[in-house]
Amino acid sequence: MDEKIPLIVVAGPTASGKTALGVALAKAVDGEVVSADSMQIYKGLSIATAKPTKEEMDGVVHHLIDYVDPKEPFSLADYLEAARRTIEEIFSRGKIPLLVGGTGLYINSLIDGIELGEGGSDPAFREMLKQKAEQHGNLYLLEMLSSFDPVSAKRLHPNNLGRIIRAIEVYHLTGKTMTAHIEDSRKKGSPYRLCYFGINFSDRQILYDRINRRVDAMIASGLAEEVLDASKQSLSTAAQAIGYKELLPYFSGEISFDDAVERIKQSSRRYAKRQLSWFRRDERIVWLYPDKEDILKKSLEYIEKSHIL
RNA sequence: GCCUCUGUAGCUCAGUCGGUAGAGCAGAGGACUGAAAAUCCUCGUGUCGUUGGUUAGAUUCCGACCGGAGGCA
Repeated sequence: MDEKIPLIVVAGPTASGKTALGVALAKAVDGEVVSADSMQIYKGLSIATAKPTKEEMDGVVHHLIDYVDPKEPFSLADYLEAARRTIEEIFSRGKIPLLVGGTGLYINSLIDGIELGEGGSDPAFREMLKQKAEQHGNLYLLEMLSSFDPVSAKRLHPNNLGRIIRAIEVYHLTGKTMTAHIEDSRKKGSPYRLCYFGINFSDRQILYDRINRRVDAMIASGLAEEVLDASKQSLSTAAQAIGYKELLPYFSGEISFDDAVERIKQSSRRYAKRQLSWFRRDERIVWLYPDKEDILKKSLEYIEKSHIL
């Protein structure tokens, strides 16, 4: 046994049942849940982001939900800092940490021990680059990037302006290229002893049916009221939450209520597809299929066999 | 009952002056290192309603039939 902290990860697309499995596993191994969800981390929009209720938590301690003010911006770097600290703290108390959530970037950055560098970010510099792009076109920035980091420049599509700007910013702030950062991070390997589970269904339609039904249930629970209420304050990135952005055009009279609901379902389905696309490429994931097997039993057996605890 | 319009991809519709067809939306696949529920990339074969006729060749022209919309009675 090495000194790495054991970490059980439950990932998967939205509405796949991550919360329930996370709670069940936490009870079985005497653990606590650390959320890996970029939206549940904000206070408010509880229905829209499908935060676990008190009943669903069933006595299991959950961390990093309702963690930051929705008016404040929150970044991957902030998440990594908070999650790492929380995981260590849980383990130091003799409990097992479980990472549960659907934000692939957060999960992978955490379990692969990604170091973003000490540079932080420079909003003014970003704004300057953005204006340059407007004046001279995105290719201008891409060429600028290419002069010191041709690998990143080749990887990035000209239309993906945000990524181009960040790659330039990284070099500007740290003197090290994005490519070098990525290479350095990959050398280290995971700082955790992992059991990485992913929930999926043998048929995409099962997932989509679950999503559609869950959106209907959210509406019945007062999603519209919650969003209307939240829209009165100015949200930062929390305004990107599915459910929120689709209902705003209804409140301003642009679309009907039924259309808004359909849009929420569609956005959720597309989101689930993107999540699957993210998770599928990770070969460490042990896939669990709730429609054809006992996923709690299978995951517990796997944890036992892997001897991470 | 008669007249007109209409029937092409899951949906809305282009189009082929006769050489078996293409957009948007939907959908699928992928990327992803400080906004990530975000952002970005790639992907279009379908008895051209059915059936006869004309033609070297018809989804395209003509007839009949079936379905849809509107008008006149």
